[in-house]
Amino acid sequence: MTTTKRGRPRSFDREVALVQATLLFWQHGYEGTSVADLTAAMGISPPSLYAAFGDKRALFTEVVDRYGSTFGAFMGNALAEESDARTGFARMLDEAAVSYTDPTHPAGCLVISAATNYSPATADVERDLRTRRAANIGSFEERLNEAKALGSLPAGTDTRALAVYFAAVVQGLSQQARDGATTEELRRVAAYAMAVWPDPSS
Amino acid sequence: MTTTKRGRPRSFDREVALVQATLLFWQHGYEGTSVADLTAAMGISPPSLYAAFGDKRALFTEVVDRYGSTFGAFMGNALAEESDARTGFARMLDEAAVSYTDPTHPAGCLVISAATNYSPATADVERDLRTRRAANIGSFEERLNEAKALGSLPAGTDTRALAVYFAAVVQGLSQQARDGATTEELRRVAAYAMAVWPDPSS
DNA sequence: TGGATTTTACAGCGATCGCTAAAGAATGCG
DNA sequence: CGCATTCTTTAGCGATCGCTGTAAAATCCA
Repeated sequence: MTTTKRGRPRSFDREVALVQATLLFWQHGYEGTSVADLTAAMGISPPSLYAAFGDKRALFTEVVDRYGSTFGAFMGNALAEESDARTGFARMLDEAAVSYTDPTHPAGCLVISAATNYSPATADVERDLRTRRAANIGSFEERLNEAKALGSLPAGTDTRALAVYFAAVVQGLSQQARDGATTEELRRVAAYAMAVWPDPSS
Repeated sequence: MTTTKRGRPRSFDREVALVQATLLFWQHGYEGTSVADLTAAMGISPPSLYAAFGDKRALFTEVVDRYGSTFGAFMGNALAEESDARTGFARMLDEAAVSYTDPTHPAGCLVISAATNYSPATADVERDLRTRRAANIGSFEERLNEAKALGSLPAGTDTRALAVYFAAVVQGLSQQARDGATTEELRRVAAYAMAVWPDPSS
């Protein structure tokens, strides 16, 4: 019943190769990373890449999926694990400031910066990332609506605008990190940004 | 003394061609816009483009310079024309929300979004835009320091962090606009963002 | 051991990239 | 007019793009 692996075994670690690809796409974006760059970093030849991952587009999708469940997981975690919404958003922004400037990997957020200049050839890649960002805003708004229902946000709060605001701040932090801002600078920015949180007694 | 123009006259309007190039670079970014795209939009052949503008890189620089004195001029104007700093920043954010979603031209800010994915080949382009963004933050900080000296900001205000905050919000507005946010949405975000402004009585 | 299976490296496909040599066309000057 | 000057078009340069045909190498099963 147990089926054994037939044929010549793969000569490289698929997971390690995926991490290498992640770092390249993260730093240079989808268009800015060539298949030659990828194969060089992975230490394999093009046919091996195509056999293991499909094509460049499919590899990128796999990279982004993995990114969301690893480097990008702090966002959802902060909102989900903190019972107080305000504390959750504050933690999310502060952790973004720290993560986006972490010197052990490229700066900023891959989902935000990997496909910003949409040419016709990469329109679907951009649409994909845009959809993920929209889903993010949706989860922000959902969390804010929850808080409003519980009374920790004023009844008149414009949760849609507030959700877009937080998304904009996160994107701003990502861009600033890529522009060379320091961790401490961005943490202070994150702290400032939380001053927008509406007074629940109003 | 007056030197007359010799040789065959140019068959296209240089200013009009520059605007066409601006729209392309604005929408698709530096790398995402090919010379073939440019010549097609301008209605000219490659040698004419190179004779009139140098090369793709020089054309882009000219486009960005022109952008700063036209589409992007509202920023400096808002800060310079309003005697009250808070009013100036509020106006800047609100006008950014309107301008970045103006349907008569591509969404967002060209300086922010035209070169985000830095490959080795375009490293100097990115450095150029990064320098311009840094100069922007510097002018923000300068304006805030001025306000602090005049007492319209608390003495303990972290003007550096506040300047980076406003830059981050502007970049967030640009990104959100490119992601399809509406004018009204972004204006509400801009209004929310001003809540960070420190209470001068504290 | 022989055959089926899978991955490997080598080489190169057509298309596009930024850019330019070459020669003809349109002007002002003398 | 004849010449110098400048812009024009045609055509194509070498390099790189994403991707693949081909055949040898390495494994498991019978």
